[in-house]
Amino acid sequence: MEKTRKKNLPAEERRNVTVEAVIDLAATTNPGDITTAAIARHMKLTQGALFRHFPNKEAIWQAVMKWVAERLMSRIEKAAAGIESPLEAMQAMFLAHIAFVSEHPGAPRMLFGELQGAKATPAKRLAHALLKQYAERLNELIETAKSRGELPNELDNQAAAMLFIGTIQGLIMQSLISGDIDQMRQAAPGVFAIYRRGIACSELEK
Amino acid sequence: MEKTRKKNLPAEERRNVTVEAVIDLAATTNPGDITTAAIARHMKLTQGALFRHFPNKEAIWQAVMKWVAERLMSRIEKAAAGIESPLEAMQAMFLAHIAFVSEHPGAPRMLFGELQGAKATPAKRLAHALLKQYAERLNELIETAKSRGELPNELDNQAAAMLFIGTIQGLIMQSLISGDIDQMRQAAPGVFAIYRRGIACSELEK
DNA sequence: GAAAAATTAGTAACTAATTACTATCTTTCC
DNA sequence: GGAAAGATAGTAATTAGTTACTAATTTTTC
Repeated sequence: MEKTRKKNLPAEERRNVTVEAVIDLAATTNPGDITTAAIARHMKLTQGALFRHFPNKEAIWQAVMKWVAERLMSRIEKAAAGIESPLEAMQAMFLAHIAFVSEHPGAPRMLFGELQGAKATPAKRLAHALLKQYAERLNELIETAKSRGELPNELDNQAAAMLFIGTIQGLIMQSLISGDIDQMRQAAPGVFAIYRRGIACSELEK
Repeated sequence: MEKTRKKNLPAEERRNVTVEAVIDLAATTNPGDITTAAIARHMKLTQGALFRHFPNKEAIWQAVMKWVAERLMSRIEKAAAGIESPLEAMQAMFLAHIAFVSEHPGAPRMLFGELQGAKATPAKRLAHALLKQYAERLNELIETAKSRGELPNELDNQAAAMLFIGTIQGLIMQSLISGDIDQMRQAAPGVFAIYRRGIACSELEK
């Protein structure tokens, strides 16, 4: 058995550790205020060493966004896989999304923080791509739901997709603000129930 | 008529101009990246002059939050005033909120930006108070709606209020991300219609 | 002419990035 | 099999550029 505790990690693993350190820090710190020194400190490394693995700070953020996009989408796809009813699949995606965020509170903060910036960084492009992919996936589900009669044909696809994502973002915002992550998990089923009624209910009102 | 164009503004007016300058800048810049130099430049003033009117930067942000809270709440109250039906009042509030934000895109960004920070600044306390007041107002409306039979008694008040605010925040987020503010105004009525059906619809599902 | 307001010219602290150097691991080759 | 040689990872110190904030001086306004 090895007594020697590794100090020097291989480059790829060090990059992974870096990304996780940023996600960790983003859980409690405004992304814009995360310094390279803070990242290094959190992973017990000197600040300069970071730049042996990333050409600049932007590259770190790019890697973080890639991490978030991949993990989130695979998590959501896995949750919806094998569910025949589109509405049920949407519910599974909704809850999986919330679960992912509650496990990684830093993830949505990185996303929002990056997307708010004015200038178009590579990291921002990744975030945009993620949202687009998400919206397209939802559109597919809504369409098949209509064809199966689970949703009324009059329903506005775009509004429904937008509200789906918006509802999640709103829930996340509220939990970030209150600082209570569990609140989000508990509220999620009830909130989705209202959303579902909203898009599925065929009652007419003037 | 006065030919002399004032260069030196009285202190109070200068403070107001400062707040508006920050809101202006926040429309296109991440709040965390707004520097005192940028604020001064935007109002054609030297950077040092700002500190003749505010003891520090935090005081500026506090003033901005106060501005946002007062204007937003008065706008919303005005919109709901004189409407007897609570549901209709909620719709008016919803649309007034969206209209306010589309006129001042910097306002929600300041709010979100401030609320995301970990440490409890005075500005953050103001933002929290605003949200709390908002939620209480909604709770009142939902309660009276129930008593008038406009909403089902089984409805979860807290979930409904949370979703109201969350839906708005989600809409705002989407527009900030896409950069298209008008999109939000156009989508708002349709989105509220879904929300309304969601809370009001009495159709049962398993 | 004097109080209020703004300018000019700083400072100390912090940030991303660079550099010269050291330690540790891996491969090579007789 | 073990020393020499090279590659890999990390350190510590330093750089140029920003940032919030301050103090001395000048300008504006009534």
